[in-house]
Amino acid sequence: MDEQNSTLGDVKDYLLQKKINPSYQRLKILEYLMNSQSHPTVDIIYRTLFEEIPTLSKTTIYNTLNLFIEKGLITGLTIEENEVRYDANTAPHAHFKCTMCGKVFDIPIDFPPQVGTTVYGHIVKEKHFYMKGICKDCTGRPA
Amino acid sequence: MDEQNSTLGDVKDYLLQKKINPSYQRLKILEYLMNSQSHPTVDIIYRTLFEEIPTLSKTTIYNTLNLFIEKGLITGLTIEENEVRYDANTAPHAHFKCTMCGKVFDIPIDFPPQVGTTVYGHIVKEKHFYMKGICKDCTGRPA
DNA sequence: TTCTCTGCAAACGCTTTGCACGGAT
DNA sequence: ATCCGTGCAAAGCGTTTGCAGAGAA
Repeated sequence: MDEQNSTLGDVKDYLLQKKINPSYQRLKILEYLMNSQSHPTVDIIYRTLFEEIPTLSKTTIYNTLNLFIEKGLITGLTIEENEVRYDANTAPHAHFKCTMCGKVFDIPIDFPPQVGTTVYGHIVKEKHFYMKGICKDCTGRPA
Repeated sequence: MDEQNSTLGDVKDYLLQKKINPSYQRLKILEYLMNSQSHPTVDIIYRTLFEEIPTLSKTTIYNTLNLFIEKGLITGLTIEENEVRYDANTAPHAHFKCTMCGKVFDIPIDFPPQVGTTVYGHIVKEKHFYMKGICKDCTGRPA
């Protein structure tokens, strides 16, 4: 399970393999995404990396994330209408968002229809499954 | 299958039963939602009803939809990050959005986990499943 | 009169765009 | 010298908020 902690070197190789120029900002953003389980928003990425890169701008984060999505390295999650979250986990899985603490968990379940098949005549290219509720850390906690 | 065409009278009774004052705007908005299969955005609702109610404002539509969501009459769908769509179908079902024509179809499938149960220790309160791809009307059509 | 609904206008917050500076080759 | 990445500032766009006028009871 040590793909959970990629080094900067690993990330650099990965970017090169995907034909993306591995600038410092891109390295740090992808490293953060790959090592965090938190499905961060742009704002969380910004606030975290800003401590280390005080010149970082949100524009660069948007540019970079959109580039990564375009190249298929990450996917954007739309759980709440006004915030996009980003996920570097490429295996099919579902998400669970806790309405109390706001955390988003990966849920390793999958089910038909599979991408590439058809449902009721429609060709499936992407599928997204997410749930909301109270996570196990917040169960029993006062509102 | 004639719940697909509710009359204004039906809609009025429904609002009264839910303890919502049945103003003309509210009646028309709910009637439109209940009779359309298209999961409209605010903009679509606005442009459609504006023809009949030229004084209608988007603010009223937002007010009304948020009231309906609060009272549990409808749900908001977040498929694309920058647009909320609204659905008056309260049975559990999935959605399919065509990336060519933009239409959203109801897909009558459902699967575990059910609302009220737990997954990996988390209590499920809501679940959402949607797919994207090419709908059967657009299959084979040139891009 | 009192309370609620409506709708204009302005504010808001996230994301994108325009553009110029700077670093790398 | 050229190209590409970065990041400031402004624009864009869907949604919410403030508030005043209209309508119902």
